[in-house]
Amino acid sequence: MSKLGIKDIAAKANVSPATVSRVFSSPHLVSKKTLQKVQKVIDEAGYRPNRMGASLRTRRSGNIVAIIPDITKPVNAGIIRAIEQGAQSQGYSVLLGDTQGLEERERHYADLVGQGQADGILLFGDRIPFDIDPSRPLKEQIPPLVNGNERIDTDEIVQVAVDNVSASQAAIEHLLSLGHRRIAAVTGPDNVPSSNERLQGYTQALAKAGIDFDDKLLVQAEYDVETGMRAANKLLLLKDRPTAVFCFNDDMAIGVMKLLQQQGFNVPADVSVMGFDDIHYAEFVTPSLTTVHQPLEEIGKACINSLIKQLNGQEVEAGRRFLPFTLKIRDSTGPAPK
Amino acid sequence: MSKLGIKDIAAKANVSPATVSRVFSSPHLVSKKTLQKVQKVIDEAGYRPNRMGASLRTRRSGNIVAIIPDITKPVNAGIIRAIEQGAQSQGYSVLLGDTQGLEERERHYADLVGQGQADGILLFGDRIPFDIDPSRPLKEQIPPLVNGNERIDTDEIVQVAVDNVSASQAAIEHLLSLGHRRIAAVTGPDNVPSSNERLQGYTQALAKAGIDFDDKLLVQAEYDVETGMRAANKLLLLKDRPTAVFCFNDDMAIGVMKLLQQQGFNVPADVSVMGFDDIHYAEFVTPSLTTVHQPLEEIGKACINSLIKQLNGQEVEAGRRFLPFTLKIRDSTGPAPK
DNA sequence: TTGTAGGCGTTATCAA
DNA sequence: TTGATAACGCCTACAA
Repeated sequence: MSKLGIKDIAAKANVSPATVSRVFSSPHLVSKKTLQKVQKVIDEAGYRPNRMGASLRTRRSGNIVAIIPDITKPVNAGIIRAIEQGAQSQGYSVLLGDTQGLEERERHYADLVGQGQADGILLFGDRIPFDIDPSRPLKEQIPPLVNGNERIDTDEIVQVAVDNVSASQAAIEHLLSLGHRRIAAVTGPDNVPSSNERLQGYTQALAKAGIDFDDKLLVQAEYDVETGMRAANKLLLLKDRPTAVFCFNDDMAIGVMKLLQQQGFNVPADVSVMGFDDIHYAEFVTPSLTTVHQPLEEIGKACINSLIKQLNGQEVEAGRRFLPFTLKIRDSTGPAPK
Repeated sequence: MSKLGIKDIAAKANVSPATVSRVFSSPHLVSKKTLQKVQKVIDEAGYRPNRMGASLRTRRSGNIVAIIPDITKPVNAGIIRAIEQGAQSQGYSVLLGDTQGLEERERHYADLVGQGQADGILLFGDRIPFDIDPSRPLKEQIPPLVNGNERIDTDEIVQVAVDNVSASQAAIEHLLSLGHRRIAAVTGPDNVPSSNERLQGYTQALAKAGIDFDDKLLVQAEYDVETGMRAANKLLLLKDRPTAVFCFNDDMAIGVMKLLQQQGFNVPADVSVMGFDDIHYAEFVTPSLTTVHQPLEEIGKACINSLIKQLNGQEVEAGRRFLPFTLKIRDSTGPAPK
């Protein structure tokens, strides 16, 4: 492979290295004639500027790091894909930081910015992966960062997500409109802010409908299919069973449906099941899953665009930004049984 | 954030920059006493060596780039996660190159190596993203590279995957053992090598069983749920319908099942359906999907390990390396109807 | 065991 | 419009 440097190209083209550099970074400053001459040499030699050299000098790596708990979750994968597209179209590359939810790994990846290997962070989590001195402004203590799809309790950083409270409320209202009164909720882990927000929407909607809150109808799970099944199991053991189950994500809803069907229940005739996220498979399980659609592509795009703005030195308004959700009414919800 | 450099640290610790450098890269060459002294200054200052400076000097970026058609496909996501783990544990970072199957993007990401932004490539595709002169040895023309889960027609590069021919054959044999004689195949696009290999396994298994090949039973789709549904549609239109359908991936199998159920067919009583991949949801659709399990984690680990070996200058044997598949017999396949 | 010095490849500054 | 020069931050002979 070629080992040509900018000086070699400059020599071949009878210009200075500075001119070759300008051909790439500010061609408008180079005369047409020189431009063509240099370009020709570049093409013939297949010369590509070395990014490390450039980065060292410019103090910009051209990378952003995406810190994400688990790339195999369809929600995360969908967002990441959008991010990658947006980044690429603006000349950035994405470093993948799959953390398995481990704080140690979150910090490892966050540290890449300190090492000059990335210019900014796209975070999908509920904690800031830096040691923070609460007496000082947050912005001074962290690099450019956008938080997506989860909530961190501060208004000093940019956060992009759907309004979980409203979305959850809308979901419950859909079930109420079908005549359901005993509506169970399968929540995520209780230390996850988004789960708590969805829980808030659930209780608010019930209260508004004048339905007493029954904590027996609340089952905690881990946002995955297996624990969704276990949650359904618990609900079936109840003396007074729910007629509808709202799950705080689609994976758990799929698990709930699976277990109900295994036990001979008909969804939705016996029990309605509703999810949250609208992953691709939600439409294709049987029955197809009624759920809350999250605009993953828009979320990803909003995140990357906001981050790149910050990297370009533009001022970006901190605080939460909500993107619109929609209800996808499919076949897993129906009228409450008599 | 303050920008301390190696010289600042050296000054504070009363040593030379070289010694500070050695504290990171070869601490065994530094005396215990000096080590502690320098380490203390490093900790207090929160100093992290700048990777760009180091990379420029060492000519190693510490990055590898994963070129992958679509991260939202569970198979790819599973492999990528394993890759990320393996890379991280060896001190490498992963640049994500989601290409949407576009050759232009494949080349864009492959080019990162030429720009010194990555040291090697993990490729999941069926073509080499470089201009190759066929008269010269391939190895001289490409950077360290491992191809995963797809096939490129050369024995000059390392390739890791399951043996699609055998796996497909085993799948068909399972269906044959259940008494099926009219077995349809839903293939991927005909320019995808892995699909063609699976087709080969299909025809071989049928031939071995003495069953005439009927090209009406072959339907091409696009490896996704939607086209899987369309394929099922076509098969149902056949005068002489198949009793079993083998799909070359799980997404298509899920689509086939969905359509069959929509049309009132019972899976597997009326038609058996089988997939390939064993994505996580395969177990949780209804009925749970019989499929060929691909060891995604092992594939990912084998890929990254092989690449890192190459990057370390170790000789790695080129050619295909097969990892073992297993059959997951679940509820979507059953005895052929009488 | 430690220090000195040079250079990795590029871009920014300034002058021509 | 172009060129000379000096960093950017680090690593690694080589010397001490």
